[in-house]
Amino acid sequence: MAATIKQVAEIAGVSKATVSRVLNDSKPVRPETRERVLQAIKALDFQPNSTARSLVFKKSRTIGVVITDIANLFVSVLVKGIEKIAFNHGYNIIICNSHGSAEKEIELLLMLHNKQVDGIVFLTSRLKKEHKSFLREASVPISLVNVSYDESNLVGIRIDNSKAAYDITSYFLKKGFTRGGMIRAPLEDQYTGQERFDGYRQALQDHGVPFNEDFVKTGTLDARDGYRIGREIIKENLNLEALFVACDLMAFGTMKAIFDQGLKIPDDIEVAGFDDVPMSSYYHPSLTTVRQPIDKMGRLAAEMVINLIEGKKIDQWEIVLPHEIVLRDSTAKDAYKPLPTPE
Amino acid sequence: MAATIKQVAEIAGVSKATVSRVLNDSKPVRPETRERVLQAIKALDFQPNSTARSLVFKKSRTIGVVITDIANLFVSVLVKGIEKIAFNHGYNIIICNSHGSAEKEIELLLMLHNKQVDGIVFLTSRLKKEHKSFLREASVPISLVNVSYDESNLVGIRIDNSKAAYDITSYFLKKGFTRGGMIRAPLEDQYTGQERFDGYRQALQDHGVPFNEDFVKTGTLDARDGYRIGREIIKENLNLEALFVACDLMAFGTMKAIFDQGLKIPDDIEVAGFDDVPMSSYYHPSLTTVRQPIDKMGRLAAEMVINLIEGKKIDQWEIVLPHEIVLRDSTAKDAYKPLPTPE
DNA sequence: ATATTATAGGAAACCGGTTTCCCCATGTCA
DNA sequence: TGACATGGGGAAACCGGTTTCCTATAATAT
Repeated sequence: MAATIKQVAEIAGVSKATVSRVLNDSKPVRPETRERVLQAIKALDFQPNSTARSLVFKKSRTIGVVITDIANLFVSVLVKGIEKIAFNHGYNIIICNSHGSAEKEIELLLMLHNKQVDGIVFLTSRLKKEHKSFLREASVPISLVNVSYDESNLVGIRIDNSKAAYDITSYFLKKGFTRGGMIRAPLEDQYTGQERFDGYRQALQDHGVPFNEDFVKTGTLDARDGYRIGREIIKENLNLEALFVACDLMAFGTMKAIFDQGLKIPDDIEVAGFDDVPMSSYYHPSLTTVRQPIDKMGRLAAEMVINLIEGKKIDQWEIVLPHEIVLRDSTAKDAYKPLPTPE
Repeated sequence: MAATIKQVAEIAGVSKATVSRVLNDSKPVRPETRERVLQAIKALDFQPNSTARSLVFKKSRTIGVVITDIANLFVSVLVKGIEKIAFNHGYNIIICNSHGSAEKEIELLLMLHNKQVDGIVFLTSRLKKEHKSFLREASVPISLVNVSYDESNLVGIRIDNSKAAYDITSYFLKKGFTRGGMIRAPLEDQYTGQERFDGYRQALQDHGVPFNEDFVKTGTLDARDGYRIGREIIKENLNLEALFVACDLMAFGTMKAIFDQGLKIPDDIEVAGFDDVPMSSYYHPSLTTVRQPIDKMGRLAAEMVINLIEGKKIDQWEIVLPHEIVLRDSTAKDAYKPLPTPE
């Protein structure tokens, strides 16, 4: 059984208050007394009970993280960034998978809030009424990833998704392609999902290429669904020159389906993804994609929420990080460019 | 500011004790009193402070999870399984990345222990003295994943790694290959790393194929290092017929390097991995590998630790789950077998 | 030498719950 | 009608820390 401060006090022959003072050196303690206390602490291998401290301080040094699915590569890289910063600041993270269900998201947010987390990092792609009312009334700081929503005590971290989608689409259009399709996220995804689609459409329009709704499919952002849609696309004989897939993971599935139908990438069809997960350089062919600074997003999300927890002044409540088009082999029809050796 | 039980008691005109009784119906309360209390609870939107409850109950309903790296696919799938079960039982998980450093592992284990987690799931591939002394003295139940170590209050979840490596190596040997290499985990990996290597060697020996140490390379289980080693292998002109890579993620890097050197898989060299992460079916070519029931391992690890927390009797302290050789295109030199459509 | 000020450290209150202990008001039985 | 069991609910102790408040002693000033 773990030792308590009372036991330490007893064997050191002092009061609990003195032990506490030694632990936190919150008030001066005579060196010889301090020594006795330290001896006692060592003898009992005493560690202060952090639950009791949390109760007094009303701080748990814990950050709640609500994500869609930890097994998704984008998410796990993000969480890694969050954890790194949190740990460096002495915080732990509690992670909860919502599996994309809005009801579960709400449930998790309330649960974390009730569990006395000091702050929350919330990754989502849509905000329903219940989300908004939670965000409005929450008494802890929150970092919202991928969503822009203006509310006090909220910081937003994201990239410009519609511009990013516009850029990658334009890359295809500049090659002269007129039959470029897209696999988009489900319609409920009001933010990233919708924005990327908007960017795609806008690019078509600005380049004077008519929008063809047959060229657009909707998938659930995982490899399995990417595969399903990839097969569909090939079977429908749409003769696409290029395909922009809203997420790398799904793109892998789609490419696999294309290969399984006997076509070649990029020779028969060029493919681009979105995210630049680590795997994208190692797929064969390596995947052209839109790089989000995922690690940085995670770190910033954690840093911001910690700053808010610790009462620091925030001057920027919405952070839009730069994206980057990373050209690789999946769109290199003309010249085969081998992957630059990862350092 | 969140309401307290005292405020509820006041506006309901009862004592704190009565409110507590209503909340937990631990003792009968007159219906009309209960009603008044419930009204007050609703009026104040009162939620009992879980830190205070934890202090009384000496239970935090939290499980600590120490892993190497959440961005590793094997790990994130494992964690997903853990989280699922934990959530179903009303537990939260705190995750901590050790980045494979033994010192950090110890630090994290102690920290979690001190943070009053009710149990720990620990994924590691080696146990140093300090680990063992922690495991011996910890006052909370622990699930050890991937390691077999006999100690009270410890449950082990793993597959038979050496048999699994033996099986996949034998698959190559039965094809008549005599030049089959392996990329193994670092030497510090006493468990999974060493065991998989032992299985490889044993298979060679049992099939009368001499062991060639030039055919064995060591890598850090990530795609980047897999790439580095892949290049090395090709440059060394070892003329390997097959390559068994100790982890799928690393295998992807290795395959990429092989392609970048202008060789073909499986035509020029066959490759097999280990783990069967979801990505393995979607790589091109799909990867032959040893399937570990990762999700199940995570779920069992959580389930076991929860059973222990809740005082249930455990009859099996060491669980060795079955593995399975999954043959796919990366070893299908002879016949091209398209990927069976994922349902 | 006396008055004043620091300093060390103890007692007790507090954080927000749960639970034991006890009392009071009923209801039941003889 | 008196003795006794029963159920409801309040006061207080408790979980394990931190902090305020206060006192006794030592140090400094006059």
